[in-house]
Amino acid sequence: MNTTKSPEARRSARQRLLDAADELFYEGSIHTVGIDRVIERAGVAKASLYDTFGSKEALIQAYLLARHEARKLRIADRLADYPGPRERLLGVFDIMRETASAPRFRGCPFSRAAAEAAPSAGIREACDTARSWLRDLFTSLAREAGAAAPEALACQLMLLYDGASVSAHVDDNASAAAAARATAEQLVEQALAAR
Amino acid sequence: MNTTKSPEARRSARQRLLDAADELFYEGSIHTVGIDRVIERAGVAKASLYDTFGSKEALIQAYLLARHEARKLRIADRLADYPGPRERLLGVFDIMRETASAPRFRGCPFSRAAAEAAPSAGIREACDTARSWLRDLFTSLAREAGAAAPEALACQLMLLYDGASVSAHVDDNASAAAAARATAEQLVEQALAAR
DNA sequence: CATTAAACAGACAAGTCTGTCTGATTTGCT
DNA sequence: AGCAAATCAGACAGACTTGTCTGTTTAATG
Repeated sequence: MNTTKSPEARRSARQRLLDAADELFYEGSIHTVGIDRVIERAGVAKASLYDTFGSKEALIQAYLLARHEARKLRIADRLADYPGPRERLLGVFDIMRETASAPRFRGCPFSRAAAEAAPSAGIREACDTARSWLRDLFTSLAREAGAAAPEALACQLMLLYDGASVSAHVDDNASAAAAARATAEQLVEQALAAR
Repeated sequence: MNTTKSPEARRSARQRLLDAADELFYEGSIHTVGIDRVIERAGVAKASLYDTFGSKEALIQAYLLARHEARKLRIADRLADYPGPRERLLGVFDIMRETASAPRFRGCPFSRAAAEAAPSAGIREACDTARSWLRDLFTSLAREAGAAAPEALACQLMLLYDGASVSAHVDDNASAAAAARATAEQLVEQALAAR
């Protein structure tokens, strides 16, 4: 198993491919980034890619699922610092404000992948998984917070979340995430007052 | 000038190309739809495309600007039926609800084009034009309605508009536009109460 | 040391893409 | 009728795409 060995290139071909795919597919797009650029960035032979993943589509799917897992960890980790469900609902927008202000931000990877032409079933599935997870997170936090209609509040927050992603990316509007957070606060307050 | 002549194919090559581009670029995507498919759909020779537009990019730009003009006309026309600025603000969401429930709906063409990898300057410009127009429409209606902070309200409504476009398209969620309208009503009411 | 698995480099096939060009045909107008 | 502009079909260049395949080299393990 993976004991220490070579000084660099300790990461397996699989991991290097995933890292390269993450950078390139997210910075560019799924369709316009070719296999050749991925393997060049990863420093890996083409045969290794096809031995490991089998197809470009499978690599894309693995890239999306890895993004999803990373986001789950990041959000779970950061939300632990917030005292209660109401604060955690807004905390999601704090996190987005940070990621959206990063120089490499290119919008929501799942929306973008799903919006590209004719995404395959596997890609759609990965995007659905990631989006459902966030929606469910909003819903359960809203329920915990005591909202009268948790699903409805979650739907509103999803609208804000997606809208902020779009504006931050397309308009290069750094303040969109902050506006979304402020609006979320307004809506959460109303939803809890109507309790 | 264009007097009546041939029974069909009365539209010029330019118009047939624009129509074909509209269908194909919107249904698919800008990058994945090739010139050959456009000219085949248009029933036009490749040379005619390059004589008329000069490049694929110029055709894309013309397609986006035509979409923008059509949307301007559609919105201006429909909003005329609403009695006042407050109703017109929400009327924009009524219109979106209709377009988003059409079977061919594929999300906002401008966001999608701008979100594709490395859009050229001309494409970015066309998208900026279309998005600024909508934002300005929201802002001036909000001002007319007497909102305390028209720009802030317009920003909130843009978040809802973009969010609903994403969800209606990516999640195939037909109710997203209705939820956006209801939320917009909430926010407009609050913005006018704070006057 | 020997064996097995993983990763390597890179040619190749078969298809796609944009854009150019030639030369024939159709059309509009006077 | 005759002329000029528009449009036609389609070959071609050159670059790109995904995926396969051959054969070599490296790495871990019994």
